[in-house]
Amino acid sequence: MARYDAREAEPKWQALWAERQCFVAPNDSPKPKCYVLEMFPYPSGRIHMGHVRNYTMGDVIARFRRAQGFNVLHPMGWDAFGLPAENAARDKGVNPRDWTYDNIATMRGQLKQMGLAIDWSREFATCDVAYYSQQQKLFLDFYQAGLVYRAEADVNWDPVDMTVLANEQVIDGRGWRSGAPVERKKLAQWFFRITAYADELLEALDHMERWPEKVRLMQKNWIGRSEGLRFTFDLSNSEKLDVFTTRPDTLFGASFVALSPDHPLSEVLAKTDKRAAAFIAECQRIGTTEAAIETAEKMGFDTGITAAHPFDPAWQLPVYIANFVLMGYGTGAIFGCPAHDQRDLDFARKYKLPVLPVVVPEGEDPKVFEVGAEAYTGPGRLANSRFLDGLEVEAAKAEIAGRMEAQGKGTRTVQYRLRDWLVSRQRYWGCPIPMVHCPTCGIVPVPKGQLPVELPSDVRFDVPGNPLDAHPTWKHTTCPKCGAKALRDTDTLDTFVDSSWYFARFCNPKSEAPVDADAAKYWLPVDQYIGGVEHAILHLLYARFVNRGLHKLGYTAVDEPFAGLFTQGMVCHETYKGHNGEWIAIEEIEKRNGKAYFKGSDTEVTIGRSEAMSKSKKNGIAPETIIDVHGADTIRWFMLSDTPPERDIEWTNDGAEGCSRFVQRLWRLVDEAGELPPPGTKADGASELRRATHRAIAAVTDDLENLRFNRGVAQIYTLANAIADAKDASVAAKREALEALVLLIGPMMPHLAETAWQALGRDTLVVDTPWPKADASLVASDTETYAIQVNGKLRATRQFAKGTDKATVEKESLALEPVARMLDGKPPKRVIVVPGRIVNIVA
RNA sequence: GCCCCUGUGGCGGAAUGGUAGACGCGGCAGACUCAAAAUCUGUUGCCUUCACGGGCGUGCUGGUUCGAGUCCGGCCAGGGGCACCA
Repeated sequence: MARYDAREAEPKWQALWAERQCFVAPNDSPKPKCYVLEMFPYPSGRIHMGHVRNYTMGDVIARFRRAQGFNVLHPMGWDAFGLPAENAARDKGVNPRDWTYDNIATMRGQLKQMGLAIDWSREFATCDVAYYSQQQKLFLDFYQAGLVYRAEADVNWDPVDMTVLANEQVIDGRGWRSGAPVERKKLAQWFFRITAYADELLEALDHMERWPEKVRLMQKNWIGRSEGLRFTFDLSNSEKLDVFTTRPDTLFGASFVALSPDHPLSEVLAKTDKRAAAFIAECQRIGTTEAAIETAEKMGFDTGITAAHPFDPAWQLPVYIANFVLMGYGTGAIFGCPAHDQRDLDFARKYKLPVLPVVVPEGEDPKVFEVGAEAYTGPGRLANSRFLDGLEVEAAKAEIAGRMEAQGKGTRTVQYRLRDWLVSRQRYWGCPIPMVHCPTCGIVPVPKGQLPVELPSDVRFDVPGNPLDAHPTWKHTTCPKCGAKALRDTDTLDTFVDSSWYFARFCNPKSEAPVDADAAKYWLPVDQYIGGVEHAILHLLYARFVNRGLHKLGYTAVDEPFAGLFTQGMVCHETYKGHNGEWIAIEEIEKRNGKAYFKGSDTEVTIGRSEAMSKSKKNGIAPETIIDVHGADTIRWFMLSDTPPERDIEWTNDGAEGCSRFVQRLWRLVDEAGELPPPGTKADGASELRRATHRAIAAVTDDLENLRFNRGVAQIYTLANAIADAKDASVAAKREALEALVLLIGPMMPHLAETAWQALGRDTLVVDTPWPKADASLVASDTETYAIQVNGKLRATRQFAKGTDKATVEKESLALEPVARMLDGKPPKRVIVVPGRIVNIVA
């Protein structure tokens, strides 16, 4: 009897799998394909528990599908561009490229220690010239297809990271990475025309059944479709003003018109009106951060201009510039109907504008119905609205929209909240945008033959600003069109561009084209994608959009890149705080009697709630410390046990110890099994052990199919218990049970499985062994246990032979002592017999 | 403010409308040991009873049903997303 030594066994199997190229996926195979992908990591330095959880889940699916006979693609790469490399360069004086590739080498080694079934021959990093030069080609393709454009716009400027950000990357008015309040700047930048696909991206969500409902809903809200009417006001200064509304039915309740401070007309007015200019400046000073919006009052400036009501030219509405009107949505101008919109009501009360209700709830008298502090937004009938009077809201919308369209005053339109994706970044460590600015020709794409536009390696980080722009020579080039002196675009692409098509590149990472269309046609869509829910909008929306572009360009054959998505929960741990509220690292404390103290002292430390492991909270456990002591199988088993995969899991020492003990227990089960018949011996009969074996096979298969890893784990414990308890089972049944057990743990604890398989006398590999099949006749039992209830309360249980007729079940149930006692001699009012399940006697 | 999700033992969590608490962690008792670790056996929702047994239990509250953790209505608590989007 020997302990199972994971440290000895694990590297051995890993080397053998690699040597036999077990996980190298051919691009042609008679088997059905299965593409399993986990969101690729940013090479920050070392892997963390979140990676371990993510990659363990993906690995289980990949190995399970492989055992089921699929040609499985399970690749790995590196999302390797990004700001941390530049920060390291600035803080430590290293080269971003060296820093990144060093990290990749470290993390690759750590991932290999986990024993992942990955096709390493397809590995790449997005900072490889070979990758980003292909991305530059794609950028030019998208440009040609009209999916990329340059425009001057109000953009989000992160003053700490010194770059602009996309809307999706501004969280609560702050930069997603730096946390600094973003500022607004007017800059010419590159955009991806994601809005061109707004309707498609929205519509497709309804059919993405293997995506979490939550993620689909978040994307739906982010895209934000609303139907309404766009129409034009004639202004007293003989200008025209377009507005958008979703409530055209309330037009006769209008009492003002409002422009965004950023509206072109506001800017025109500011030129001649000092007070208007001052008001606009004031709005801009307050800014658009969350805090500012929370507290900012509705403010307006009466321009003195008036707008003629579309259905009554004599009815003139005052035109204000108002701080709550956003330039980025609709037309940047609205009409205000205070009675039925809260913001309009707040504004009207402040500036003493009329509040005329035009929608009256059922049962209210239109003559007396009034709106107080709250706008009425519910259903009702129109009043005070001329030709709309008496109509319900939806009918009124249709009527007024129809009249406007017939008279050429307006059109029904659909507005989206989604904005185009700003992809320019004023940073160094990213994919250079392959564009040239020529004084005479304007913007000229770099011809594909001149790609790649390579990043220089001699850049300085000790001066603020864009390092590429500051480089002495890099940006100076000649115009590809006229040959005159010209400047390169010194911005790089948002790193989310890099991760928006890597899944397609994995299909053939050596391809001369960005995406090998044949390979992509074979592999895509990804059958199972796994990653954190924090990417619900950003990465997952961008990738869906880019894939639609790829499809349009003929690179891919599918609309949606990820057929199945699974969002796993985070890995959490208790937190500890000292007296000053500072975070205390796990290594600095020790626990005694449920309390925490500084190591070797009596100074108590406050135990805080469990939170996602993070550097800042100092509550992270380094995976390698667990792997070094217990082995990869233990940490993998922990990640799969107990907690459902979509929920946050709490890392505990006791739990890890328990997993390690189970590894040993499984090993002993095999090692101390005693004499077994030779491999291939068939078991027969229907012993308890055989039933337990086949029930486990059926249950674990079902659980893995549905990504219920925690339940699969529980089934495996149950089978292990059954084997341990089956002292007098036949040796053939024992062999069958042990072999099933080993194959079932194969995807989860692959190293232990191989070792145990060998110990059972097998000379093949578990990774080459088909998934076991459950014998249906053994899964079902030949007796049925009925729960016998009286008035819905359990009083007894009783076994009946399978298929016993209802009358017999009823008769014998009534005769049971506890039932008879409850009935107390009286006949039952009613007896319900559910075959195979339950008898309920109503007394 | 709007939208969504989640509430089950000491803990993580099981449970096609049909025996609530599978499985694991932890606890308790015992075996082995000079002792400890490891391992093994038993036990472990709460109340009541010497015992047999009985009662109560899935956030609260009402309903549907022979039967509700599960379905429906109304609350409460925690978490998440969006947020001046016209």
